[in-house]
Amino acid sequence: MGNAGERPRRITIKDVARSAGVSVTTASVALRRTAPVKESTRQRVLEAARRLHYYPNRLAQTLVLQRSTLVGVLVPDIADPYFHEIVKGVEAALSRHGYSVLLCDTDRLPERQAAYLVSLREHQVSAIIVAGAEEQDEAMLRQLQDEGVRIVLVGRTISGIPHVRIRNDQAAALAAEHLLGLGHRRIAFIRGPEGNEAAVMRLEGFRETLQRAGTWDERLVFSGAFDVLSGSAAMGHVLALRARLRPAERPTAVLAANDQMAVGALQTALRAGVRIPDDMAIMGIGGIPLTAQVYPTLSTVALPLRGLGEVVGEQVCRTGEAVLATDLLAEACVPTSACVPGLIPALPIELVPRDSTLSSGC
Amino acid sequence: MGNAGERPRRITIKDVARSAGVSVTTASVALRRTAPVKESTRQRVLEAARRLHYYPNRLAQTLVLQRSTLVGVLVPDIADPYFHEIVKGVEAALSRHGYSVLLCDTDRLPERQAAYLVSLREHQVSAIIVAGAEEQDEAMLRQLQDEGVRIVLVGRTISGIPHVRIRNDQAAALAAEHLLGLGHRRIAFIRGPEGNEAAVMRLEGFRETLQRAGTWDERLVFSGAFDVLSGSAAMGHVLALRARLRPAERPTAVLAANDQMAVGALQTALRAGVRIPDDMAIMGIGGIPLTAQVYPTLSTVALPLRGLGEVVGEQVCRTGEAVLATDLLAEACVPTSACVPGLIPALPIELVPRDSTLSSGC
DNA sequence: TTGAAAGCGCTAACAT
DNA sequence: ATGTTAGCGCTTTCAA
Repeated sequence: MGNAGERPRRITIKDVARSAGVSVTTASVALRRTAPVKESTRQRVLEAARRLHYYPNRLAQTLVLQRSTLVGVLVPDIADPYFHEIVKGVEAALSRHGYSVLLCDTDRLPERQAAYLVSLREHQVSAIIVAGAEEQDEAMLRQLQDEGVRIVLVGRTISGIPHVRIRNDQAAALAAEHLLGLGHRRIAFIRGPEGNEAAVMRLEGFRETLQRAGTWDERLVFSGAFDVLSGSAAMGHVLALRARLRPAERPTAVLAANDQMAVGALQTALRAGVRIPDDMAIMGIGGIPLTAQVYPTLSTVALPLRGLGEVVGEQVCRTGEAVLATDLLAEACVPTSACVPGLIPALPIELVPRDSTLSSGC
Repeated sequence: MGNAGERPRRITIKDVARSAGVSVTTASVALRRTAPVKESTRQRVLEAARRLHYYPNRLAQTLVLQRSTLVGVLVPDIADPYFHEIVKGVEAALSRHGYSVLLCDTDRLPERQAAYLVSLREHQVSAIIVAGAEEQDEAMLRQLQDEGVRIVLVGRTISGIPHVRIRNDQAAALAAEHLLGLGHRRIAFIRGPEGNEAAVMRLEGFRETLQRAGTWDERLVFSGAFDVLSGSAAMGHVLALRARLRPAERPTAVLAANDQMAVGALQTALRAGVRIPDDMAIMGIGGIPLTAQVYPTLSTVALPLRGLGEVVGEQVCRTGEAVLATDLLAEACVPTSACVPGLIPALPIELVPRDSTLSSGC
């Protein structure tokens, strides 16, 4: 212990070559199987490498090969289940192909995002995966793209930049149908932030479904910010409205645009003495573990977040050296795969019924 | 749109030099302020760089400078609040110093951990931060260290490898004291996994505190695995035991070794019709948001996880080029800082009283 | 104050 | 089948 400072010199391919009694070229070729080498020499090289604990310097490789195995992943907040599921998917896919993730958690700070974008360029990442956020960074991203950096957007679109996303409208529709099927007619909706694409799409899906069922009432839409607290607050408003309305007009169910808000809503309801699901049903969208950890457990719509991440990761690897798949991906959606048949697999959006919608409605 | 394939050549320092009418050396020096340059030339270079959207190639820099700005962070599961808080802290600290995080989520798979360790070496990371996990990887980590890779353990110790950790025993003691102060005498404990250091330390802290209070009863310790489900199961056993015990011997409170298990315990209790906190108090350790999102909210002990991450991140940056701080850090603990006064700041472990222990005991 | 040259570790023509 | 040479983009002696 305490061999401070003496830091052993890194073993290079030169050492391996010398030790095996061959030239550096032969060593390189033997290691990478990039051209035929006499089997006996190959073994000598391999053995030398093993003996010396040699491992190639990827930086040097990247430099000369002009292709990197680093991929930048930009997220607003890795602590958010929505994003870490995506990141896990991306990472799983990338690591299968020998790529690595340069994690950039912006903490929703525009200045950190800008700094990270620069840093990623400098690190010569082979692509940048940008997840979520409604920052005003369009110009920056487009410029990066023009400069030759491959950008892929997840769950968000900017015209001209490749993206992959989930059919959020479908998810909301599925939730709405579930509640309608249970007999609910007056359904309140807690929406997500104004500028957020997913939030807008989910509201759309909900609205269309209710309109088709002839039970749409704009007054039952409450604003929220995708976090637990805003869900609590919104439920406060729902309850207040309910008290003012005639019994026949009172909402019997609440659909939150994401699980976090549903949890907040649940908490407020319980605190107010409302029995769930007997007095009121609550549903979320997302399918994060949290929905199974509260009591009563929350029904939700499971989104294939990890799958989404994997699809993106695979894409990024596949198009690694080939022509940029910009055009291919440009209008790609998960799970419709309408634009790129066979390329983007249809990912399942599933209903997860649980305690909070157990009653048969009212 | 669709400028597929034409991928613009990256701008190099050569381009900048040519455009500014100077040599590459001068350009480099002007950009990095590493030696005196005539101010007017410097401006010419800077302007050229700006005009060409030049950004230095960090890989090349790392190669020649022999020091990397990449740090590997190895976690069992980034979706676990415990780990993503640490990661966020690490990243915040690193990014302040211009370092970046190479994220390695092993998904608790030993083979992925091994693969990542190799990959990190190849990427010439300036250090590897290993968070958690009780895998049998000691040999591998020690070997890496011998080969000159700086390793720092978080929340875990291997003799001879630098580490930083939280005083988990204190955290558990604090929780126990809170419950004792509320009047509870019969306190059940749901412990973490056998091999886990934090789990062992928390049990220790709990045991010592109860022994000092003269209320220790080994039969009230139940096993768990740090996840919600095992917390649920353990609470099942607690309730079963309670039914068998004489009223005076029945536990009136349950302390779980982490928040996730406390949430599981809460759910089982509620499901069984036990009123919390009236019939029974429940506490967790960790201070993760989840404890505030359930109903009733759970009292817990907030651990300075993010702070811990930041401390580690700072350490890694500071000792970047200097002598390895192996000896310094070797016995460092957060928050005692007993071994390295002034080096490791004392991080606060705080009690967070909430609904689940609101009653004055029994 | 500036530039020419060497080299970080590696790979890929191009000989041999 | 193997070795020689050049060069990826950058920094840094060392001269001028």
